[in-house]
Amino acid sequence: MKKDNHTKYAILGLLTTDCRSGYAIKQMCDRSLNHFWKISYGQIYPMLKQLVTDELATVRDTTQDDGPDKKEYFITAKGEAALQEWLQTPIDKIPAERNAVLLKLFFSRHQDADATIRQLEDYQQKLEERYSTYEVIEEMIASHMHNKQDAPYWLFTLDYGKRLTKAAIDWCTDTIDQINPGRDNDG
Amino acid sequence: MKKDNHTKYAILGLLTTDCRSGYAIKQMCDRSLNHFWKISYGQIYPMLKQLVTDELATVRDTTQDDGPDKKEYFITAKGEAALQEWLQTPIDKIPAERNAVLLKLFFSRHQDADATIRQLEDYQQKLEERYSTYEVIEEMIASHMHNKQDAPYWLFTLDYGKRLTKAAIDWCTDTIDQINPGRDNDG
DNA sequence: CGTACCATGTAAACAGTTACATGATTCA
DNA sequence: TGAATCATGTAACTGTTTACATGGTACG
Repeated sequence: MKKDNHTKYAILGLLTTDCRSGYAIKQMCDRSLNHFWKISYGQIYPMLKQLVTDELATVRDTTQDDGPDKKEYFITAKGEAALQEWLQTPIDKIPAERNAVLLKLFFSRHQDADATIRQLEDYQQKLEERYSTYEVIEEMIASHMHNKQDAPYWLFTLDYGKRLTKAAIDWCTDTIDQINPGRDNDG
Repeated sequence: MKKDNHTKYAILGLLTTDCRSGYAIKQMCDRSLNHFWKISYGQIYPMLKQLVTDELATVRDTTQDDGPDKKEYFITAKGEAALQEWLQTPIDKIPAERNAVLLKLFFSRHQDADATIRQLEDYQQKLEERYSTYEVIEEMIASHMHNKQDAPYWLFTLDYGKRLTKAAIDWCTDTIDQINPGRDNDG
């Protein structure tokens, strides 16, 4: 019985882009992977060591003229094979999103309709901010295009994020309406 | 700086339904809360003790004629107040869904289009099963209706699940099309 | 007598975040 | 000199899952 540990493969996969150091991987995560897979330094550095131990990557100390020393990691043939095997493996179960807003809504008979609506409006606003972020990232990927092979797949993941966020925004609108149908929009 | 610990309030909230024992709470979770907040026994029993310690609930040993002994928990006035305060608190950040399918898709230039499509088809099928599950739960809530005050809110959360699942299913269809536009549907 | 269900709990492992510590280089 | 950025790393903590352990009752 093997463990999945998707984060391991996330980091391994990022080594196939231009990211070679833990710092560069973290930056790429924050830019492009963040909306479906967050990774912290507390995972990255120990995992890079682990990848070397498992012979899925090699490491090289590098001195830079224009910056501090760093370690550069390179995926090995064994690493490429492991990545491809992981890619082909179907996921065992679809993830259950943990949503605190839904949890609160579930128990919202214990509070005023107004308070519930405030909660949903706050959620909707945050969703709209998220949607905007996705659009920015989308443009970044489309304009950068440094790696034309990766770009279409990266855009698919963005499209997913945008669609589901849009669906959530619409749900907010409709649910607010249902909780308080006679409510005006102005103060 | 207080901790959120939403699971604490999930359990506290469930005490306001007909659930009084750890076992009953677990059952209710699996039936109605599962699609946005899973809770395991490993959390429930220690947390129920904690609630009593925090004076948010009281406990009573009960012997049943038609079953084994059990402990019954009751929310206190302090518990009700804590629940309502938590309900009113806006969430600090919207949760980032961790999606292994998107993670694999992100790196899918490393495999054949066919393998990627298989992955997406598998995901789509699981999503459709999930959608069906939501419909079953929806009917259960609508037919049971033991608590008419809770029912509308519970149905809102189901509606959310259905809408987002539907959006994901549609995305699968469109993405599969884009990866391999000239592909036939028959073998 | 066995199976299913009701019922309570813990220990260990695992995943992930946060806070901290360190230090180099660049630029204003 | 100080701030921003580049760069690496760990320790402690929190949350959650899984596996295990126990035992009662009901029903066929």
